[in-house]
Amino acid sequence: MSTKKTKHRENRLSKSDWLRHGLEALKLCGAKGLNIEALAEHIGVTKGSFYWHFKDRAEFYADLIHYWEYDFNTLMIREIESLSGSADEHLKSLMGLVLNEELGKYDADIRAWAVFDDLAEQAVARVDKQRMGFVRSLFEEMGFSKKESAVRSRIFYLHFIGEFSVFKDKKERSKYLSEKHKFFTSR
Amino acid sequence: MSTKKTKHRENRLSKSDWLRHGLEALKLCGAKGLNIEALAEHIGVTKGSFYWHFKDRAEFYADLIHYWEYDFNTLMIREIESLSGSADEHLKSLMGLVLNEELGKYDADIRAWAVFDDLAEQAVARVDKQRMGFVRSLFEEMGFSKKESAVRSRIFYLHFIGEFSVFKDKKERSKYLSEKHKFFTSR
DNA sequence: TTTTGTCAATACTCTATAGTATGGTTCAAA
DNA sequence: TTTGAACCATACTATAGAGTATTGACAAAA
Repeated sequence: MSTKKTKHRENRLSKSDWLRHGLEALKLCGAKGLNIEALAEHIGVTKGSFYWHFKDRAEFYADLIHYWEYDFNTLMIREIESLSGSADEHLKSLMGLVLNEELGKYDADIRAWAVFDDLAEQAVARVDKQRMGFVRSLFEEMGFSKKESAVRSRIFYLHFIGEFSVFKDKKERSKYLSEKHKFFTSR
Repeated sequence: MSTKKTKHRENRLSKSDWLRHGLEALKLCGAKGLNIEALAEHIGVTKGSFYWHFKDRAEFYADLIHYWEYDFNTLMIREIESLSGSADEHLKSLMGLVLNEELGKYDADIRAWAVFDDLAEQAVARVDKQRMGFVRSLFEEMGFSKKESAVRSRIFYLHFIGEFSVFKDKKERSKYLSEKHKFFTSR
């Protein structure tokens, strides 16, 4: 019988493996999912692995937040900025990308977590500011006044936060996409 | 010395006292604030009181959700419905009431909690449905088509969810109120 | 072949908190 | 004045989960 007590090299975990699974657990079970033993069991290892990669839970949380902030936001905005086309088309792309499976996948969960975790709260605040600024610049580029852009971008962005908070599945969130676009860009 | 071991009658607690303090604790400390001993200490009693009023934590949670759902939503909508005036004016009143200190005070916190609590999630879903239906009827009353009303009420409501999720203080949430109203009601 | 670095398993300790058992205090009614 | 209901304190038990110490298995380098 194979009483292998340790994994082969190729099956071993890295820091980012733990982080990926961490986000997934957060999504599935909320903050409760971030307890170390449950997480380890779900991955198929024991705590011994966790404490080799991370000093303690606090460090894991901090890394988790940074991982999300960078990979799911900074990179997303860069991707959109690199697209060619008018501001109007950028707005359309933005809606599509945000509703895409990958981007914004953990937004609602991180945001819920941030309500009672200071580090997460700060990260979410940075992300919100960055995104809202970006959307605002799109509206200004479309020719709306400073004030009008401020109002529309705010409603636009916050309404997406609401979509992610209220609705769970992609199909429901994607409702009225073209109507919304018309509503936000008409004068 | 006053080694009073038990409270006088007028200082004793009722179920709803615990519920009020529960919502307050949820707001202050998130889900962590809903642990029984901490809550008891904050109120100034011990667990003995808690387990007199509630069978266990689950029952307390269920009561808490019901308390919020009824007192902060059903009653709110009734209040608005009872106001005289046009649908347009109702929408204005609605924005004011929601941003008011009392109503919607615990919305963001309950919603954050609902991410990993099934009962809370169901309650929030009911509330969302009720509110969105109400707002939608307002837009229809203003003369917008069924579809246009669906789109506008959805954006309107979800954007408020976003406001409560992203911004903490009343002043920030109340920004651009009249501009928003114009944006949502113009054709 | 031996050594060394990397990752994980095992077996603990310790703390926080849910829940229980029981008795004590207050007040009103009989 | 006694009784009993309502409410709370105290002192427990039980368990979940964080963190530690130690040992063990693997693979590459020496």
